[in-house]
Amino acid sequence: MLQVSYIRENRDEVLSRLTVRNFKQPELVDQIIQLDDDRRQTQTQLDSISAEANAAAKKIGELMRQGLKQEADSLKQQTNAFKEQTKSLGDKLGAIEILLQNSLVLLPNLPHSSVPKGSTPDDNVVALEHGTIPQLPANALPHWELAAKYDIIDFELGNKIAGAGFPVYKGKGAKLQRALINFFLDHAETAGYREMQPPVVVNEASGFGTGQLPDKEGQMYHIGADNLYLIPTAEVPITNLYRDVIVKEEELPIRNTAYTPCFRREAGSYGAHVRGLNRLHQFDKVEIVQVVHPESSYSVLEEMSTYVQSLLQKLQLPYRVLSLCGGDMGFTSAKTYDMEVWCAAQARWLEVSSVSNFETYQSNRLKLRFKGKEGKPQLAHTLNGSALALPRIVASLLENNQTERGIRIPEALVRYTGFELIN
RNA sequence: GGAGAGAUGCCUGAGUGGCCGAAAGGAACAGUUUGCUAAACUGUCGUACUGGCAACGGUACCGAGGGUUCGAAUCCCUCUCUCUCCGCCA
Repeated sequence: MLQVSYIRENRDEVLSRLTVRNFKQPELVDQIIQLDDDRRQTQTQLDSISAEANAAAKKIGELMRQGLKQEADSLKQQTNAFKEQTKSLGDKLGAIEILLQNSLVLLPNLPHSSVPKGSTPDDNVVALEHGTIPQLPANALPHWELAAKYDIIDFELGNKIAGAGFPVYKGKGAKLQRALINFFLDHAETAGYREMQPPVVVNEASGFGTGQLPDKEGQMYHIGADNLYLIPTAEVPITNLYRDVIVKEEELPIRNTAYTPCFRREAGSYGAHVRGLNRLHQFDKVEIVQVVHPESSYSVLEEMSTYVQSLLQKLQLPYRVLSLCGGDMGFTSAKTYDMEVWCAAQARWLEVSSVSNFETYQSNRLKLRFKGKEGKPQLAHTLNGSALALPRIVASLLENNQTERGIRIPEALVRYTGFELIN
C-alpha cells in the first residue's frame, strides 16, 4: 500500500510510474488525494469540537468538586450540541477513511526507475543467461514420464487421495525432496539467514499484511471453520513476524529463511503446459526474506539475486535472469527478478524463483518500522525471494540429467541424497 | 469439548468514573561521578492523525467493536485472543 502523503507530494511522478505498469485506473490517484483532503478537513472539524467538548467536561468536573451544582447543570445543557456534532462528524470521518482505504489498496506498487515498461511476459528483459543448454537424444522424456519410469513421483496416487496437483513422492523421489530442502536451508544459513519454522496457516491480518488480501483470496485455500488461510508462500508468515513492530535501526538488516510447503488453488490455470510438476497445488519451497534500511534495499536485491543464482550454479542448471517489465510484476513489487531454468525435454524455461523488492509497500500495511537513536520511526523495506521452489528444480534435474543409466544427481547434492543416480 | 481467570506503554505492574496518556519498578538512551567496569545520582524515554515557518498546540489510542455518561482504562453489551484446571489426544 502506498503512503497517502507520498501520493500527495508526488502526484505526477506516481501517475507516470504507474504507466510503466499499464495501470488501468490512473483516476484513482486524484480520487485518493480528494478523499484525503476530505478526511483532513473532517478530522480538523472533529478535533476542534472534541477539544471544546473536553474543555466543557473538565469544567463541569471542577464545578462539581466545588459544589457548584447549578452552574454545572447549566453547562451540561450546552454540551448536547457537541455530542450530536461529534457523532455525525465521527461517522463521516469513518466513512471517508473506509473509502480511502478501499481506494488505496487498489493502487499497485510503483515500479522502480530501472523497471522496463511493458504489459506482457514478452516485454521482460533477459538480464543474463548462464550455463549451456544440454542436447538430449531424440528419445528423451519429459519429467512426468521419467517420474513414472523410475517410480519416484506418483501423480495418480495423489489424485486419488487429494486431487490433481497434489503429487505423492516415492522412494528416491521423496528423498530428493528432503535433500533439496536441506541443501537450500544449509546454504541459506551459510549466507547469513536465520532459519525459522512458521505456521503454515495464517489469519486474515497476516494475509492483508503481505498483500494477499483483499483481492487474491481466491488463490489461497481457506479454512472456513477457523477463518485461516493455508499459506501460498513462507513470505506470508515470515514477513508478518514483523507486523506492528518497530525495530531498532541497528538490528537491520533482518535476514530470515524458512522451508514450508506452499498451497495454491491456481484457480483457472489448467492445460497442457501445466503438466507434471510445472504447476501444483502443494509444493515445497525455501524462502528468504529480508527487512532492510531503505538506503540498501536495491543493493540487497542484487545480493539476493546473486545468492539464488549461486544455488542454480551449484545444481549445474542452465538458467536465465529476467528483469520483469512493469505489467508482469506482482502487484506489490517495485522490482522483480525471475530466475528461470531450462527444462531440456520440454524445451522451455520454467520459473523457479522470483526475487522482489517491495520497498515500503508491505511495510506500510504491516506497520513495520525502524527507529534510530533519534528521529521518528520510518518504514523499513522488505524483500523476499524463492531459494528455491522445488518442483520445477526437480523437473529440470530429471529432464536435463537423464542418461541411459538413470537420472544423474548433481555433485553438490549427492551428500544430501546419499545416491548419485536415480535408476 | 466443559469450567474459571485475564488482556494497560519495551517488560513487570498499579489504576474501578473527572486531578490518567496513564503510578511505581525494571530495561534502554544521554549526562555527572569514575583509572576501567560496576554502583550511585540527574535527565530522557509510546504511536498515529492534525494545526503551525517554528516555538508550541489539538485529537485519538489502556485487546477489537458498540453502548451508558457532561465526562470512561475504569460501568454495560458483543466479539477476539491468551492463561489455568478438567476431558480428549500427539
